Amino acid sequence: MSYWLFKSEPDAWGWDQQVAKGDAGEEWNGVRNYQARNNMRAMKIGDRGFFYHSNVGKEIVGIVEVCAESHPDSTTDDPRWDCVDIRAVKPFPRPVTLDEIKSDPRLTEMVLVKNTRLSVQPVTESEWKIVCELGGL
DNA sequence: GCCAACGTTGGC
DNA sequence: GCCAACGTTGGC
Repeated sequence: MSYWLFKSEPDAWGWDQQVAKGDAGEEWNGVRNYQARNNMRAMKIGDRGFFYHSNVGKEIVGIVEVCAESHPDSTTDDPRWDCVDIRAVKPFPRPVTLDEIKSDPRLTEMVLVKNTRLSVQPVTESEWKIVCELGGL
């Protein structure tokens, strides 16, 4: 099982909307970046991911799960763009802010810190555990 | 709202 | 295949 991080501006698509989709989940569409797409192509059903609010909040608010593997993005006819479906698993009791992540010496290598613009990122197992602890899980 | 960082495009 | 120009993202 692999770990990931999904980034979204809550004004466009937020955690509450993701939760409202329930177990059926929703396409993580609209990604037009090769690195992010390649990450999604590598995902398997059951992989876990963090749900991060960029711009507004700048914090990881919950955990999601991949519920459909990579398939064509329904928002475009361009065959280059694929996406997965994800569903909300559970919220963090305490959201983990970007500030906290940046100030934790164990998390300085996180892609969230080093490559701020990548919208779908890999997360290592140790990073996963540390962020879960910070979030009160 | 600004701007730095980065990715993509297109002319040569 | 290089690189300048441009567009977008996202933290501040």
